[in-house]
Amino acid sequence: MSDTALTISDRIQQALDHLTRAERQLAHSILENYPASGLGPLSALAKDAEVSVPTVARMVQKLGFKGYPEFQSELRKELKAKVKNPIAKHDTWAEGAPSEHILNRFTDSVIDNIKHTLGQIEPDLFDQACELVADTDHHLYIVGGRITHTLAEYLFLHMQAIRPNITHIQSTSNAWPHYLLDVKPNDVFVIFDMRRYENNTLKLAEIAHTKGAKVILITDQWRSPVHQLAEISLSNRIVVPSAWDSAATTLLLVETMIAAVQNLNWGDTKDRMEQLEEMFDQTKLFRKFT
Amino acid sequence: MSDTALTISDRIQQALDHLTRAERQLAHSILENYPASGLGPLSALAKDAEVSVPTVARMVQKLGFKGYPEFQSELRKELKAKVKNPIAKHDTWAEGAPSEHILNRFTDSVIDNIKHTLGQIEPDLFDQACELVADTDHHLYIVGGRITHTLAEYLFLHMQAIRPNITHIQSTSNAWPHYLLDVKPNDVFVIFDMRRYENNTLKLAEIAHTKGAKVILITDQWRSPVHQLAEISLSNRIVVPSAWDSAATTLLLVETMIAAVQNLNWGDTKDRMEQLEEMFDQTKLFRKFT
DNA sequence: AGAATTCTGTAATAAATATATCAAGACGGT
DNA sequence: ACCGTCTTGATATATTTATTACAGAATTCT
Repeated sequence: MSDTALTISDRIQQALDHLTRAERQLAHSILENYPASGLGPLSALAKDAEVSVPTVARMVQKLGFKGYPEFQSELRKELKAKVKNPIAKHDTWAEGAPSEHILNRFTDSVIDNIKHTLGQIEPDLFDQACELVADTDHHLYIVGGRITHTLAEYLFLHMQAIRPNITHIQSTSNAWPHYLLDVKPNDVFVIFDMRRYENNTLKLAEIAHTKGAKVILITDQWRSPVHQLAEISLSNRIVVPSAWDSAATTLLLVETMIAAVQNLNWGDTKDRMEQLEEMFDQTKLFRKFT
Repeated sequence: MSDTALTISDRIQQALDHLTRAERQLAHSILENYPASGLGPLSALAKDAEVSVPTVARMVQKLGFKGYPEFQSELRKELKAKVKNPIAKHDTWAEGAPSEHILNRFTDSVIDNIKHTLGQIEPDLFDQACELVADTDHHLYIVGGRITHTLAEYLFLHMQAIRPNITHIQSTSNAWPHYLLDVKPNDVFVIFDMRRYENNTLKLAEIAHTKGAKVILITDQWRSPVHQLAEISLSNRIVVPSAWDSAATTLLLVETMIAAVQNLNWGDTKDRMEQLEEMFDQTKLFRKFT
């Protein structure tokens, strides 16, 4: 490991640029469950990566091996060496970095946050929240603050593709009262409020609540004051070894909600997405994904 | 995993008593560096253990496998499963919800993404990227696309508190060329480009590159075309059981970068943050955090 | 839009790997 | 010490697995 310095995984990644489409596809498949898949027969690997047999043979040679058997043999050597190291890298995330490296410490914390957050969430409440968000009979308002507006925007962008009748309000903008003019009873508010809870957000929530809207609050473990008038509160652990709080767990939750809502509305969503797809094609904003 | 519960290593050890002398010798050789040696060709294993080829074949059958290939295949399965669970099979994340619940399935994927992403990142490159971002001698541009501008904004908001000389450019805006007028050599660009790679982003990157700026690319596992002119590319796994991709892993990386940059610049940052603090107090935007 | 180059998969060929057969050797029992 | 049974390895065969050659498809460049 130290003598060669370069693991096969490294070599594959370095070569990634000089590989062709099919070869890259194969490379990713190998890295997908490394090193197990590379230790099977060539044909199995080819099938798994959905490329042809010769493609595998060619790439392996491109990487500098004489043939597939030599490649496998090196892989086994690597595996042997890895198992030999007693406490080896298994408890670090970024291999090649010491466990005190910020990458490992930060990731540890986030995983821990995810564990705690998910462990304390009531699945029923989450499902209810998703149903409220999915309900197209009522308008959906998404509200974020100074930092959290990025999360709000993220949710908004996806919801836009899934359902009509949505508005993104940034509570720090002083234009927000205008948005609240048309709020009707049973309209739904998804409100993000993390510590350094914002007065504007609280006021906004109060008005919405007064008008009979239902509030879903996404907050931190200490809970924004908004939670007192929220239908459903989802709290997230956000502490990390940093001067700042982490939104990673919250984003995970938001994304899960997006997936769940999409499933609930699939019938309607499908059409919307196809239309969107078409419009994107016309604007040529994106490259064709190969 | 759940059906047999017994690893091959276990099976060998249990059988140890019922094996003959040569077979036992072979068994120990297999266990010696398990599982690597069992994954090579039968003949190599035989030679390594100093027994004959048929002895290997016979023992493998005695262990209940149909033949050597089946034995190997099981070994690989085991290896695959082993590397998959770095985090102790926390069987479900959201307790009280079945493992098929979207909360659990989605979280599983994200954890997996984190593991892969971190595993493939080169800590040195990450550190270099952080240093570039921390360098206040040059202007820092942060660029996001249709969806990724939310991540870009998140990074921008934090960097704003840490250092001066930064600009957030949204590549979907058609005003972006104006921002590039003043780019100087060695200015730094952090560019987010995830699949459905955007043509605007690529063009922007090209211009920046031409002007001698250094590009740090944050992309997905298939890598945006921008990576060809990027100084440093950080790729993230983004696949989840959803019609959409996940940005959770990417956010984790961004947050880690924020923490790292903050550490690098702590001397200067401290003052900035105190000033910011004061200004927030004056505007009364936030409630006092108790 | 057409030519040249590169990429990719099918099919044939070559190599290797695994299994089966059999005879020699080791061991234990009488 | 001899016979029978069990163990072991050498050899031959069968099977799988890798490599090579080639042609069609895709891509790039002019």
